[in-house]
Amino acid sequence: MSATIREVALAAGVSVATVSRVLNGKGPVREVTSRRVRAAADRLRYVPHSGARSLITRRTNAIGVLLPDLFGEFFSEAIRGIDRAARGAGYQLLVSGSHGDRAQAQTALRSMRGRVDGLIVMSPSIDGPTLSANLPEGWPVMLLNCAVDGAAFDSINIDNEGGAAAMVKHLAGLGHRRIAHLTGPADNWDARERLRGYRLAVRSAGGEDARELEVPGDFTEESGYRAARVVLGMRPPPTAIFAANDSMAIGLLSAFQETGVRIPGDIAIGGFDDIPIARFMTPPLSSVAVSIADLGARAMKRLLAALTDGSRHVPCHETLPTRLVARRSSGSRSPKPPTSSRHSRTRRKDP
Amino acid sequence: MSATIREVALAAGVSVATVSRVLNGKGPVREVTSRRVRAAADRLRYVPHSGARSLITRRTNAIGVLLPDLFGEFFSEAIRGIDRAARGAGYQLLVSGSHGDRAQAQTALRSMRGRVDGLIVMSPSIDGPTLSANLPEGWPVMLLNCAVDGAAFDSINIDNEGGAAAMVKHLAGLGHRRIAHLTGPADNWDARERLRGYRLAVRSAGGEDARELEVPGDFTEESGYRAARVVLGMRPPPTAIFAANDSMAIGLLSAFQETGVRIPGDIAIGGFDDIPIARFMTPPLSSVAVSIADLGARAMKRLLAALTDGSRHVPCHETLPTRLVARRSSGSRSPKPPTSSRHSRTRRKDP
DNA sequence: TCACAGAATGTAAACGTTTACATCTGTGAA
DNA sequence: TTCACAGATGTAAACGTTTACATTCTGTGA
Repeated sequence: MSATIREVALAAGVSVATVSRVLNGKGPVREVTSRRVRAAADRLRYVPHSGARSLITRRTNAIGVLLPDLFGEFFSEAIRGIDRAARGAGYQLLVSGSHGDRAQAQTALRSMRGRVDGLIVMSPSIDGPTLSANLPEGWPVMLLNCAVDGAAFDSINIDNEGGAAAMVKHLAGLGHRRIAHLTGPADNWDARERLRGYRLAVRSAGGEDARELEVPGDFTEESGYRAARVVLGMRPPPTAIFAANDSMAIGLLSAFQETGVRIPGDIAIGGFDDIPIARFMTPPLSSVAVSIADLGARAMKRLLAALTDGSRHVPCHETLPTRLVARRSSGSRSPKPPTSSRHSRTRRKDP
Repeated sequence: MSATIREVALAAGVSVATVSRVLNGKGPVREVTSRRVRAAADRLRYVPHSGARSLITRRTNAIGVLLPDLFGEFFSEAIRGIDRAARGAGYQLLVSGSHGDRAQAQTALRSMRGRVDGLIVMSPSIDGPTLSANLPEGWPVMLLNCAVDGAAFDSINIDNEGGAAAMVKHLAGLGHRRIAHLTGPADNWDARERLRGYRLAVRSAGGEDARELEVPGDFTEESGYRAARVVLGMRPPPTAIFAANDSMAIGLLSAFQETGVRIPGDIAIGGFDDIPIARFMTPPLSSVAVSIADLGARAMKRLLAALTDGSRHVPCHETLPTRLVARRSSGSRSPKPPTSSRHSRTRRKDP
């Protein structure tokens, strides 16, 4: 197929060792020889075979990324952050998504052996035991927003609970006492944490604390749209509702506007994630901002650090703070601010 | 680090060849031996080193994916489709994003040597010569929505031009003669094609054909928001506007609603992409639907086919059709239909 | 009992690198 | 001249697989 180091050596009239030395910049070699080798390599379009190299150096310069599902803004943002950090350090990304069940995750995990130096795992469906059972020895692993209570693994999580609590507190601060919550899927870790934060904050803020105020959703716009009817059927209806993510909040908004319910006059709305369009809703959507890309980048950086640390590395757990963004949907009188530089950078090339 | 085939052979009391045969299921081997080997492999948690394997088999079972930038729904959807198809065929994905310039793309391209069997390229910044200059010999390559006029490469494109024309025709059919266009970035291929489609359709539908009706945008919500002022400043203002993507259309919508301009009463709006929230806007946004995930899946499937074809493969170019989705923002009286099964599947786990 | 066929298994060479070690230069000091 | 030394280069052994080929079994019909 493609040129090997031997052919380059032949073409340059030197030994393979010399070619290797020149191309890797290690070991003494005369200027003139170096030039000859480089010329030959260029001419033959030589690129070292990374498989062969990793075989002997025991490094692949690649990181495996295990995702639950490659859906939506959330994961693309996470990968973006990871990729950015990886590229900076000269690492490649082996991405694997769609792990519905444990078996699939297992397969994916195994096929990474000998291909990657470390792993970033974002799969809520995989548990600690399965993970360590399929990891060849002490691989560096970083858990991202996982439910795994790994004392054994490093982890980074979003402060879901704190963010949810902040939103509820914000609503309570605006005078609301009857605050409903539109939950995410029951088997989702983020969703559960946000629910916990909601309950805690409602209690501590002296709001109404009843299970019937918790409406089940599944993170889709559609489920938000459908939930609107349930919410309006409550007697008396809540004066505010906190949706576990922005997509559902948008569904709510859509349904309410159709029905003639005024936001925030009749019902105040708060979401979670602060996706780019949140500020362009009518009215602009209050939300809880999390920097997913930073989350990914941070994970990659810590993984690389652990990689160089080698054996001497103690697992550490980190929680990334969130930021409350109050806009009009919750009743805040914030000016509409389409002047963030973030989005013009962020979504530039996306049709 | 991790167990090798030799250790497994030792533990099972057989030769490495037998272990290999058992694990790959080729060659005759007695049932009892097979069981012994499998047991040993399990016990030692043996997983073959893919680098070593690919060295000799000359296959990696991995596909490289080159992306311009890992932003937004578009690329995450594309990867999703690619990943789905890849997983089905037992292939891994080596993803590499953020290729601002040619040098970066080049680096990424080179580091894929020996790691992947084929390539899916979605980078508009890379040109044909650069591509083939950095590809070791005749690698199977699939171009996705690229500007490269590769007679040499396979390609799949969205029918941007046709979709744009369909939207303009739709607007013209509703009686509009003065239809503005909010363009995407000038250096973006999709954007240019959509512009072309707009011009063609305006002309053939007998609409007003003036350059001043073309407002520059950059695919962000923000640019749409800002463009609203420009549009309203036109004398006379257009009665309809076609935005080159949904994000900008949403920005327009947002700004218009703030100003009290009624949609579609005063101005009709159409977008492109049909992103999930489009139908949840108020009013629901008319758009041009493209199945990005299918695009990705199709690309992967064709790449795999080319892979097995071997040398005997003639490059082929494909254009994926789009589908006009008329909703209220353009003046169509379509019922609000939040009953698509697509989204409940699609965005399930995304917080 | 003997060849023999076929199945089961072992042996060793390859794949393309890196790198410890050996070798070969030339240079300056003794 | 001889020696030590350092710089430049070559040699060959690894790395962990797969697989062509060789070898060893096992049973079978003559």
